[in-house]
Amino acid sequence: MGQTIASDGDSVSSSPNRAETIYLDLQRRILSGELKAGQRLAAERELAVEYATNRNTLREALRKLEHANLVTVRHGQGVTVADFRRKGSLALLPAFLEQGASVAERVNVLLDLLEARARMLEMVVARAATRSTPEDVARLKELAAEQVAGFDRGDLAAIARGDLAWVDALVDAAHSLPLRWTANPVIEFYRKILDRFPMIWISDAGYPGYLRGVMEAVSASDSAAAVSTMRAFFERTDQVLVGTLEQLLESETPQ
Amino acid sequence: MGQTIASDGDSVSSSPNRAETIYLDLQRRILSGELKAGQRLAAERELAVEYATNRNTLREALRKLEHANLVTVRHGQGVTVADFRRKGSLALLPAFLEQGASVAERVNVLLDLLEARARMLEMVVARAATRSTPEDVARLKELAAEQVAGFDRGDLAAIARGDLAWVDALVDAAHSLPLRWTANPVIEFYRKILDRFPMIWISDAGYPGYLRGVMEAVSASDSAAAVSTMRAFFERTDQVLVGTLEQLLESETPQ
DNA sequence: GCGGGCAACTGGTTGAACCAGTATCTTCCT
DNA sequence: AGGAAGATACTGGTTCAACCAGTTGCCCGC
Repeated sequence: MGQTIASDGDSVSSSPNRAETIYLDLQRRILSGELKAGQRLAAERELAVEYATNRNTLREALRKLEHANLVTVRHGQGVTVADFRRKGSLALLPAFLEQGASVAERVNVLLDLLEARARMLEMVVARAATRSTPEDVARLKELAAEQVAGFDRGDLAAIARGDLAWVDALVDAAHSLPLRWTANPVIEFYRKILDRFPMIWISDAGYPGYLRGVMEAVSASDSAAAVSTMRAFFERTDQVLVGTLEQLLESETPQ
Repeated sequence: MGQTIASDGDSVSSSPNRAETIYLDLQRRILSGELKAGQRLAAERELAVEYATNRNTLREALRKLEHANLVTVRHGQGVTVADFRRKGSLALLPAFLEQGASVAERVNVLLDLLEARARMLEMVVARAATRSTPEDVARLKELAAEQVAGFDRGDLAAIARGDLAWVDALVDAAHSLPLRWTANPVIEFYRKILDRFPMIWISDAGYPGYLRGVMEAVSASDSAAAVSTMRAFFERTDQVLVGTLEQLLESETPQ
C-alpha cells in the first residue's frame, strides 16, 4: 500500500460528534485554568443538562478526559479535575499552547519544546544512520529532493508540509518504536501548527545544505556526523525562534 | 497539601469497571497481533454481545481505544484497527512490553527505551541544574539521603521505590512541562514494572556516589557536570541490562 | 446498461430505569 | 450523652430499547 505517509490529503475534517465536542470544551476549560486541579465537576446528570445532551453521550466525553489524565473519576465520589501539569502527556501540547491561561507559560513551554525536539531528532537521526534500509534512504532522498525543489521555488507552504513528511520518514528510518511513539505527539503538534500557520516555517538559507548533510551521513551510516549536522542546523535556526519568543516574553506582561 | 508525590501509597487498586476491562482486553488483542492493523472490528452491537454487555458500556471502551489511537471509528463504516506501531504513543509501553507478540521486538523496544530514557534524564538533569529552587534541592537531598540509607540496608524494594520518587522529584525540579509530559509515560512504565518485579532494580555499587554527584552538580547549577555524571552512571549500569537483554535475544528464537 | 432509490448495514444520540459505591444524617440503643 | 446501626440522598456504573444519521450496495425500473 505504498507506505502511506498520512501527511498529505486526509483533509476531510471529520465531522465532530457530540461527545468529542464536549470533550474538547472541557479540555479547554481545564487547560485554560477555568476548572482548577482538585475541583469537583458537576455530577454527570447535571453536566448532561448543561451540555444539552444525555448522560451516555456525556459519559463518552468523560472517558476521553479520563484517558487523557485530565480528570479522575471515582464511583460514588464524582469527577475531579486532575493536575494536568503533573499528570498530562505530550498529546496536550497543541491544546495547551492554544488555550493555556498564561502567555508567559505558553512561550516557556514552546522554548522548552524546541530544545526537546532538537534532542529527540538527534536520537532519531542517530538511529536512522545505523538502522536505515536502502528503501528508507531512497524515500528520504526523494523527499529531500522535493524539498530542495520547493525551496528553490520559494514555496513556503510546500516546504513546511514536506519538512513534516521528511521528519516522519526519518523517524520511520530509525526503526525504533519508543522513538516513533515519542515523536508522534510532537509531529502531530507540528502538523496542527502548520495547518493553522503554514507560513511559520523558518526559511533558512542553510536548509538544502542541512538536508544534504544529513542524507549523506545517514547514507554513510555515520551517526556522529548526522547528529552534529542536525545539531548545528537547529542551534542556528532555533536561535531565531528563541529570540522572537523571548522578545515576546518581555513585551508581554500578562496576568 | 504537601506536594503529594503520588508514588507511595495509593495501592488501593481501583476496582476495574466493565468498560475499562473491555478496553484492556481489546488493547491486548491489538497489541498481541490477534487483531491486525486495517482489520475491521465487529459492529458495536455484536461486540456488546461478545463481551456480554450493552452498547453504551462497550462504546465507552471504544472511546478509550480511539483516544489511544488503537482504532479509528467512522460513522457508517465501522471500527478499524489502527497501526499502533506508527500511530501509538509512549503510554502503550507497559501494555506492549507485556503483551506484544514477538519476544524479539519487545526486547528491542526495551533496548531502545533504555537509551531514550538516558537521553531524557540528561535533559531533565540539565534543566534541574539551571532551574531548581532551594526547595527542589532540599527535597532531592532528602530523597537521596533516604536512598543511601536504603542502599546501606540493602533493601532493594525500598531503593526501587525511592529511585522512582527521586526521578520524579528531579523532573519536578526541571520545571519544564514538555519534559514532565515526556517523562510521565516512562515513569509510569517504570512504576508498573516495579509493582510487578520490585527486584529488577539493578544494584550498583556506584549508586550512592552517582546520587551525590548529581546532587552536587544540581546544587552548584552545573548542568554539564550533572549530565556527565548521570551519563557515566547510566552508560555503566545500562550496559548490564543491555548485555542481559541481548543474551536473551540470542537464546530466543521466537516465531 | 445505466441511474435512482430503497434497504441493510454502520456508528451517533436519546431517555429512562435500575445497580452499586460513598458520605451524611438520623435514629435508636446503651 | 455517646456511639453504633441504619436510612437516605447523593455519586458514578450498567442496562435496555428505541430512534437518528452516515455509507454501502443491491435491485428494480427506465
